[in-house]
Amino acid sequence: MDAQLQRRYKARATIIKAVAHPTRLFIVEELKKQNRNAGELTEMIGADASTVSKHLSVLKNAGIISDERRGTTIIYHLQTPCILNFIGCVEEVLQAKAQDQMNIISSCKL
Amino acid sequence: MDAQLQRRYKARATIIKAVAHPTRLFIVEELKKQNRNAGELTEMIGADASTVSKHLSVLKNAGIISDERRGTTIIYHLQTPCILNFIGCVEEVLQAKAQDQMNIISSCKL
DNA sequence: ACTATATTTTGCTATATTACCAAATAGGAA
DNA sequence: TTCCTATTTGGTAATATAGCAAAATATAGT
Repeated sequence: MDAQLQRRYKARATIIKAVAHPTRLFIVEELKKQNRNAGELTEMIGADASTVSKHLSVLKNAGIISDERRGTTIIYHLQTPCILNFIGCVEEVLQAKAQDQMNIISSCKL
Repeated sequence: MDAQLQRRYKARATIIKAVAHPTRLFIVEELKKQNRNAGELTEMIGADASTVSKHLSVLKNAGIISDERRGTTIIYHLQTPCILNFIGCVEEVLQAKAQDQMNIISSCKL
């Protein structure tokens, strides 16, 4: 694997890593429904405001969301809705894992 | 956000995290093309065999790939090809970021 | 300028991830 | 059994991430 290709994979991984966290996943899904300001998101999530702010900055740096100051609050937008396209697949994986567990349990009757 | 929903987000994040690494991204893409054993992947990646093995186990635990012992080697399969559906979107994000950089540079002539 | 509100930044600590090396395990061949 | 090869496991050090609290910044209103 040459250096250039390696950088490409690293860049991709950085974007994916940005959504690979429960809170950030929630934020992205919520912003798909409607724009929200930092305070609203903080309240929904129920974590410290500084923590939520940091998650927002991770998503912003990745280019997934954008912010717009509106007076005293800052409104966040989902910049790239397609980033949620694979949630369906993620659910498939979870489903298959659950099925596997079921099969293991039901096939090994003690 | 109630506890059940939180667990759901955490489960999803775990799956996504499994592909949020350059090496693991490479593995998944390579396995989409064809099945490979651990040795082949290790050589392509150029890291320590134990390192690659650990990456493979992360993907396996997530349910994204599966393994099959074949004599002395272990062949890996991509279990859930749809997991790569969002690469197109990731590339869009990268493209948009690059464009932003260009715009900043060309609009601020010194 | 002073106060109040919204948000981010900084400092700190705890936890998690990653990579390499060495040692253990599994299977096939001599 | 012994040897050889393929792969995984365990240990460890370096680095990255997450979350809270305190301090800093920005804006609007008085």
